[in-house]
Amino acid sequence: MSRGPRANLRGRSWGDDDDGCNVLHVDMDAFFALVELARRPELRGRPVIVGGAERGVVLSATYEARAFGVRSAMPMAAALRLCPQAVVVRPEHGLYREVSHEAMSILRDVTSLVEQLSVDEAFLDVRGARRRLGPPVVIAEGIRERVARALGITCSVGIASTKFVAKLASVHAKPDGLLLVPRGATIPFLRSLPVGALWGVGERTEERLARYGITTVAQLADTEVEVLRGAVGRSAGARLHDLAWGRDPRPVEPTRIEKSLGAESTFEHDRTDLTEVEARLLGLADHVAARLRRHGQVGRVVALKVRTSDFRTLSRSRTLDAPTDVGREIYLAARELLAGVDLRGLPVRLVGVRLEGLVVRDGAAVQSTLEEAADGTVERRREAEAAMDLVRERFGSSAIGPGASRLAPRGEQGPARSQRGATPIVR
DNA sequence: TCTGGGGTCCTAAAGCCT
DNA sequence: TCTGAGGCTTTAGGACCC
Repeated sequence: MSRGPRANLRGRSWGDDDDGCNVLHVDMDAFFALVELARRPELRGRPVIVGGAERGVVLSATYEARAFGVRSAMPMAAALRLCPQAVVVRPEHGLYREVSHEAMSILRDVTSLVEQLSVDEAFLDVRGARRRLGPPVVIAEGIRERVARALGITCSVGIASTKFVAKLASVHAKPDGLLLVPRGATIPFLRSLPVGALWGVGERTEERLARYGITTVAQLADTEVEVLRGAVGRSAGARLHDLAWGRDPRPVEPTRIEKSLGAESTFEHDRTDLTEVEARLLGLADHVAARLRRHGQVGRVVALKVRTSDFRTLSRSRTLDAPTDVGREIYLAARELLAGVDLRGLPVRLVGVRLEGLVVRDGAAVQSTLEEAADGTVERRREAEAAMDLVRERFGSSAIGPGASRLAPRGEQGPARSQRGATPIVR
């Protein structure tokens, strides 16, 4: 039983027996918006929206803006209709990364078992920290105080026996609160929620379940698994049923291996000229490759994403003969994929490229053919790009740009690279 | 209303291999 | 040699999360 501070509990209390409740979910409140307020205190108390330019969406909004119905991921134009007096701030991702890094260091002072989920949230397994720091509620309050003092922003913490319930608890604690869901209260807590609260139930799945008369977690829990499987698919059906009964055996995993890495970009105005799309693709491929090299990873599957003006999203992918971290190889594969896409004559709104099937570069077979190994083209190219990384690191990202489109205009790089039976790409 | 960018996971179809 | 079954991989797309 915890005797920790309870001043910030919001809404209903589910009890204070913390036996077996070793998982904390820490979630920064309105993260980007509050980081902006921390450095611009004159904005405090005003509705503030952090978001992109013309075609942007709301990335984050202060609670003053949320009171007008502004929500994240909402188109900026719609948000401003709801709250025309809002102060709009352009996002500064570098700053958010820095603040995030500091917040995560605070969490890692508590325990090494920290699983970062995104820039503004993390799970902690505090089993081993209890003797040193006290019961979970005391640990959570300590975290909240330290984050507020050091960073000038608030966070909310959920405490439970599983990751999923801890996460739901932090949602219920928001803003600037703390909620413990004792192990014994897990089922009643879950049963009090709408089905959309379950991890993995978005708009579509919610609609589908509603057709079966399922709108609450309680109803879902009381439905046969086979019925759920029929409604939302084999895997999702079983998973949702487990979650509804509080079954979530996933441990807190401090080291998660990334499975893909990509970049995408929306044009300010839709593009009909494919050479402009290719130029953007080149920059993205270069960016992705630089990030891969920084992470010491290589990827084997190049995936292209194209969104046309009607908001239809098309994807194409190709498995390379060997994994790569060379921007030029990624670009050439993506460009070929783009050439094979039927755009139905529509202009392009967005283009993106992603590398999948990532492995650590050391030890990966990055040379694909004897020819390539012999003539060293790819390796030379890689060295050149790595040298560009150093220039950028030293003089900034704008110091040097990708040059592949100039080096090899369309159709000048020889035959298309087949999926198997590699044709080395030579410039 | 008019929809970003970074990811993960799942499903289904088709091809390949044994 | 032909055929079919079943498993694995690749590819495309959808849904979801923050």
